[in-house]
Amino acid sequence: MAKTSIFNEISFSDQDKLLNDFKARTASFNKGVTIMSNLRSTRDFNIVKSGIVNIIRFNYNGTRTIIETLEEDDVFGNFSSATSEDLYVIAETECEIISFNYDQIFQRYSKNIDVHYQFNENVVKILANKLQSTNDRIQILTEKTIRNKLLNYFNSLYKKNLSKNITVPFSLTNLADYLSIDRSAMMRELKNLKDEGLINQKGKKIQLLYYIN
Amino acid sequence: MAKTSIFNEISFSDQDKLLNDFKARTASFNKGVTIMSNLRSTRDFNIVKSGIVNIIRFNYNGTRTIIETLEEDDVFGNFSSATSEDLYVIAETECEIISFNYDQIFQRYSKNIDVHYQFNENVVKILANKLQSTNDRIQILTEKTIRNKLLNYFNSLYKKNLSKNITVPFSLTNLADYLSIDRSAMMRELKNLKDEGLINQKGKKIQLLYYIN
DNA sequence: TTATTTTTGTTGCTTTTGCAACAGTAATTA
DNA sequence: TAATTACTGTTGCAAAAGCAACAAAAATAA
Repeated sequence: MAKTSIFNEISFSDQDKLLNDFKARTASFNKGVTIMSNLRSTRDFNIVKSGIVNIIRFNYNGTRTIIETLEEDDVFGNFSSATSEDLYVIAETECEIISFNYDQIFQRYSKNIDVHYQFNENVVKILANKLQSTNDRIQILTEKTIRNKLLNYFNSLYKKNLSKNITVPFSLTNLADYLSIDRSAMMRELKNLKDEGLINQKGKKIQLLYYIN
Repeated sequence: MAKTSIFNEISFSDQDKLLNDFKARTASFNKGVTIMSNLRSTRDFNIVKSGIVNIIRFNYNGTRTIIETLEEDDVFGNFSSATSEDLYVIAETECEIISFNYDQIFQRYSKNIDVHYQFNENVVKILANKLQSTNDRIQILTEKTIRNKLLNYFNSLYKKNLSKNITVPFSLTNLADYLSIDRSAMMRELKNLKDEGLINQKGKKIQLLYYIN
């Protein structure tokens, strides 16, 4: 199941027709701006048309956790959300967002049936994909030790890039947030892994020295 | 977004036609049997027609984690999966499973267009729903202490049933697995919560004595 | 370029958690 | 009904992880 974008196999002109059919709006946002402050309660389906967008959770203590980073043609909506705390959608760079009512996806007698079918297929594939990556995240989080969380995470990067030279896609501080572990304890464990010859590490660049699968 | 079942708004006779159209197979399994041992690599979309099914991960040390418990009309497939380790699908009770090739969902010129449309809508809603609950699970797992994991989990049950008298839907042993914490440490923390007057607890029955939201 | 802020790397100490082991209770199966 | 298996509840001890604090390096802004 390779990564699918929401407009996969849909021509530009058909995209326009479809979005028109869905009564979609497009809005632009400057870097750093809050696009949405209560993702949980939106009824909209949103598409990142350009730029980079982060989905963020603010914790009790004021620190923030990056839940997800989205780029062109990625989607977000109510389904990205969690029960208790609300999520913020922040423009990481200048960006354009297309939004339309979630129920439009299910409209029956579209003027462009084939295009609508293709769109539906893309939506299903994207949701299935997202589900897989959240499940990967759960797998990592259910590991009991920091060491196993790290190794599991490294493996997931390895499988994604098929290289033992990996680069953590955010700062080590955010990595600790992402893995939900204390940063200093994580650094300690990285040092242990280095000392035991399992990895090389300098900042975000990590080389895996152990045998994988 | 209320819980949707896969056959929502589809009559029994239309269900049959659709499944026939999809070339679906039905199989029965006895209690305890392994239905599937490599969920990750299946190309099938599966529906629990009757009974209860668990999706399980076996950890290095031999312990098992319940990833998900499914009942009638719930679905599972490749999208339920995680990268590194493979998942097992186990019959918790005697059960019937319907399976068909994942790509059938995207077939275009179905004989029952309306039914197929409705089915598609159900699939999207179910995936969106699953995504929400895995995100809830992530929220719980990212809590750092056992206490907060428990309280967060209790809150999610409270929100589901709107009652402060909750019953954990599986054994406490499995609850510990689900929260990915040591069982004895969990019992110790439950005792602390009782001693501090935050909850009453006897087995799976728990009464929340603290103010929520 | 310089100043300021963020990130990395490190350590001592404390708290939390996991592990192991066992007794008692409940639930299943023969 | 008896026997077996699974689950609950508890504890001491060891290991792991969190917290706090600080210096150095890197990145960003002025």
